[in-house]
Amino acid sequence: MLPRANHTLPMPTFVSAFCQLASLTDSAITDLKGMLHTKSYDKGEKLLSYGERCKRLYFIDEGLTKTFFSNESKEFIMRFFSEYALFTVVDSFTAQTPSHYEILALEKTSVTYINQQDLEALCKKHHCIESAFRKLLSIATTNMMKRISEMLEENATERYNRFLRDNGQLLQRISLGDLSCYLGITQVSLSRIRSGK
Amino acid sequence: MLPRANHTLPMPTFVSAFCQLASLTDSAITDLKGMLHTKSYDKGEKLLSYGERCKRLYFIDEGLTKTFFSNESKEFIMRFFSEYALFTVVDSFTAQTPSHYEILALEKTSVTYINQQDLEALCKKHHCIESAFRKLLSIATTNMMKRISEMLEENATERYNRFLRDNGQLLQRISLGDLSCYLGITQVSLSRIRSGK
DNA sequence: TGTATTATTTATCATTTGTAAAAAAACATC
DNA sequence: GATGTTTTTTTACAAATGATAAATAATACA
Repeated sequence: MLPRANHTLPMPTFVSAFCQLASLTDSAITDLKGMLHTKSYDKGEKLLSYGERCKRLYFIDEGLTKTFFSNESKEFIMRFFSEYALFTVVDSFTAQTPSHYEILALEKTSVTYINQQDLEALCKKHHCIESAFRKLLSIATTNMMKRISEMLEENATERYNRFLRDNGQLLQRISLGDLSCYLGITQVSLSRIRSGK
Repeated sequence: MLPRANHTLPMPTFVSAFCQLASLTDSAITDLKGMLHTKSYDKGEKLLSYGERCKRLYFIDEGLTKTFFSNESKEFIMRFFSEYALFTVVDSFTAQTPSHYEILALEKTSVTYINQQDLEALCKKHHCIESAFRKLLSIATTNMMKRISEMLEENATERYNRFLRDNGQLLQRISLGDLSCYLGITQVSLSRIRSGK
């Protein structure tokens, strides 16, 4: 976990993260709070399995997860999510279709979540909640576009260096095997890059 | 343009595309129609330049565009959009920030569009319009995730074959240079793949 | 038609990345 | 501390892709 600049600052929460997306009415905040659940996962536990419908929008209170998919032989990591991230598997969550992706806890992880049906109902009831959720989706799209741009423009060495720059803190918590799956290269290749040859 | 199965079917329009995302009230449809504009671009004209704020959500009535960015030496194509596609540059449009991406007409292209401010106002006024827009964003995210998955899992040959499968019709309308910029390989490499060596 | 321009292919060589197997290092457990 | 397991690195070789330059094909247009 990142050291917080001022420990008197309140810890980010699902609600505070949502409020940052769009300003919410008091009544919306009350209703939102009423729909939240919490859950803990051990290291290695799955939050979502292949083929399952993703029913939850997650906020990580503590811990680290990866969203990934696999073929016969290899694994491919879409993203890591750590403390204070708000995330889901967008396509499965939105359309309630079987997920092509899985979510796994890389550490003991505590989450706060809301169920898809409850969020959908809140969107209907509170326009501001739908606005916040829309904002979240536009941020998600933006992040994905950045990732595509980087994959197009940069080679493996540049992508590794960018990861160090943008996610240096995570490096200590992620195995190099997982990092290579995220970068889209083999672990051997990543090891080569790190050794600077 | 794809031959339409039954030519008595009405042509897709901005409004019909939007209605497919979420059901709109009559009053929302009326307001939406009142905010639409049309414009034509010659082949080679830019719909959006680097650093400009993307102010419009576009629907293509006819023609073909590419969304791309460049560094000193190379160009990278995010996506092609052809008839009946609804699109914008999400980050620039949503946050009204300078765009890292450009949009260029690859053919004479006619669009229907709505201005960001007008859409934002409509989202405020009509909950159903915001729902439709949210749906559009979740589809955009899903498309981006698919693209990332493919870039991670597939090599250049597989990506080319997938493009043929998914966008075969476009192949006739896109230069192989542009296709290589989309696939993330050089034109020489694409030529090699096509020749099957 | 002829010419200029652009797009595509081919050839050659360098670099990057992948594959497979083994070695080394780090970690966990008894 | 000894042992077994997992992670990471190293090595050697193969395959894919990039860079450059030249050849060919397609297109535009005077």
